[in-house]
Amino acid sequence: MLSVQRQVHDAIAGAVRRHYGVADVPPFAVEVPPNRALGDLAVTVAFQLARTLRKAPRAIAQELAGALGDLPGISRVVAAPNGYLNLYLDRPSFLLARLRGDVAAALAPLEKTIVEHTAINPNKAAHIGHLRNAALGDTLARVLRFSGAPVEVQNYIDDLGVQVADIIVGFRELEHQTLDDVRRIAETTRFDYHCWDLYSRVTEWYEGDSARLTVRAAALHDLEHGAGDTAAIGAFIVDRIVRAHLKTMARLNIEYDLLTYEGDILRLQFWAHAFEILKAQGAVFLQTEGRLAGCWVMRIEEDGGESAATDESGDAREKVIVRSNGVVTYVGKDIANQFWKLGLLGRDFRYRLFSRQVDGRPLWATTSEASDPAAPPFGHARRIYNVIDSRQMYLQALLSQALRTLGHPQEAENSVHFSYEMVALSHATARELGYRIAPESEEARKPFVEVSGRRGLGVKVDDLLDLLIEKASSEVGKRNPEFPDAERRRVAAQIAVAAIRYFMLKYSRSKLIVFDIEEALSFEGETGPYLQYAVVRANNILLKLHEREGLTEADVVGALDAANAGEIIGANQVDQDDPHSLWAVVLEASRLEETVDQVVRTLEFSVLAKFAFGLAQTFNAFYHRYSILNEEQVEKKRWRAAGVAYFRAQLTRALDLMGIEVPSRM
RNA sequence: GCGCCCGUAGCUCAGCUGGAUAGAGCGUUGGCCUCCGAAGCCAAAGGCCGCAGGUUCGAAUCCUGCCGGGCGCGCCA
Repeated sequence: MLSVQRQVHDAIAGAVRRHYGVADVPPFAVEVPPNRALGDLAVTVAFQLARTLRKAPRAIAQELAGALGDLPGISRVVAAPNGYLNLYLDRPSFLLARLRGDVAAALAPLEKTIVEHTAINPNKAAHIGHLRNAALGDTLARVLRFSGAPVEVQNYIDDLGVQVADIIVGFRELEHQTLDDVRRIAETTRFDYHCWDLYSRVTEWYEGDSARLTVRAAALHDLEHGAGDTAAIGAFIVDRIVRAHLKTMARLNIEYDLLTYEGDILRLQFWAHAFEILKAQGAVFLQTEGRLAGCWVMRIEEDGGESAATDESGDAREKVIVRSNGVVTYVGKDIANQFWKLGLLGRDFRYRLFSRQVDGRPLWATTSEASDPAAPPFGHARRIYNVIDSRQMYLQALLSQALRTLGHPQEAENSVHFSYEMVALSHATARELGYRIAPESEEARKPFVEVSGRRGLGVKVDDLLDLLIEKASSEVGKRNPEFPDAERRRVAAQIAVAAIRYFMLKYSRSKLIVFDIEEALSFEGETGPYLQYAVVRANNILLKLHEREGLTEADVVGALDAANAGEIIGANQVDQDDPHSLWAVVLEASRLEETVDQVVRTLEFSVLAKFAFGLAQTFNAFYHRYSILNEEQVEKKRWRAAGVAYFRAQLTRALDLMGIEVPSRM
């Protein structure tokens, strides 16, 4: 069964063709009116036709209202004086169809989709900047799965990068420690936190004498060549930190399918292979003159691909892919990775089982050793999303450009840079973290303080979660003194996750988030816990209905009688268009599916967040006006209970898309 | 200099492919727990939607220019 909107649209388009003999009906919207008094759906077709028909919208609307006849699922059509067509749904059958599962969402074609997110440098603990990335990426994967796509979630691990080299330098040069020492530290400390502090000390150490950067270069070289202690220490650190990141993310209900290691891209000659392809197609060339002489470079095109971009001096801009010393840059390695994801490289990784995640889902990792024969197929995606902040726009554009140059325009089109703005700190929060800013400095005049892993300035994800859990735990304890400790902790953790994940999703992705602890710690108003609370209330009602009267949800639905549907129609109310009525809750709840469609189309999760919040608000208002358990008239009570059941189901699904669980009680 | 993003209520933000009186949270003020849980509900106050043009029957929304702020433009990643 198609959505009501679709049916209405097609029926009206048909009526326009018949009544006016218009072959091409102009596009028109079936939208939601601004308030209940204007019906359940509104159609703008009369405005679109006004010009071609040379008639007032009002007259057209009136003629159409008369010509439409019976529409499926619609009980009444009204032509508004201003030209809108306002439609009233057949409310009882609308709710019944949904409760009985007769309305199936139209699924998108099954395109294998890869979402890459998180990709934190494995040399320190995760901070809130990383959290925004992971929360967006995980929600993207959930939303795509909801709409029917098979999704593979990848987490890219830059195990051979400068940041890893830096932390190795920290252990060796600053702490004079060996691999065994590092192992011991990992066993006896909070290792990711230890590295967090050490990393900022290394940064200071470099700043103390720029000659020390040669130490970094040497470490990086050894790391890339798998040489000696450096490589061994690096591998150990990376493994420990990656596991710490995974543990942190698991607390937030974020899981992955595959860890892609940069080291394997090198060892398995992915880059060498991609390089051959790039050279053969002329996508890269050896620069022989100027400051980039000796480098293999890629010309940077304007977004249309027509004219070449130029720099300040008017020269064509070129991006170095292979340095004059023969070492490939990050961009080169990433091009190879993207080719592989799309099945264009002609090579594959080998795979090992890395761990089992909380719900038993296996986590695989790439390897250069023998492959586990049990590994499922990875890669070969039709569509890929790279969740990376907007600062990397240029590099992402280069990847698309490379695909186009190599004759893969479709793949370029299907490679999406899921871009979002960064997370910064409010001055108050930076101060709370012990960061001092000189009063008259340039930094003090800025509206925010930039997070910097390099300087050790940022809110660690685990610290934030711990704070939230502590606060939630005390709130839960106040309201539920009978809870055993374990239950209180479990619920507090669910509330903390809801608070932080909702906070990360409620802003549109083009908005820079100025993170403020005080604000993030709130459980009231537009927050995750508010949403959970609404569902918990609905759960309690249905639970009590079962306890007191032995009625299950199926019993309630089964006993609904359309002949006695006055409650949902609104016939019993003084104001039939009460914006806080049962019907308002049901209609709003039914908009989840179209909201998800919109989210997939726009990749904007604030839409989903606002929808869920608005739905919870509508329910709360209804809840305060109408009693359910204490309603004496049995038909009213049944319809209300049925509406509550539908609301609960829909908001629970919406929360699940945001990675938020519903506590038993809170 | 070039590119991208932001500018809507005191603060933080929604406003979908243009459409009906511009919305929410926080904060402020005032109400509501013998009744399904007050992490809640109701009400009030608060807005030349940065500015100026343009397109349109209709612009917070689309186009152009300007102003203010942020980010990016490396043989770093």
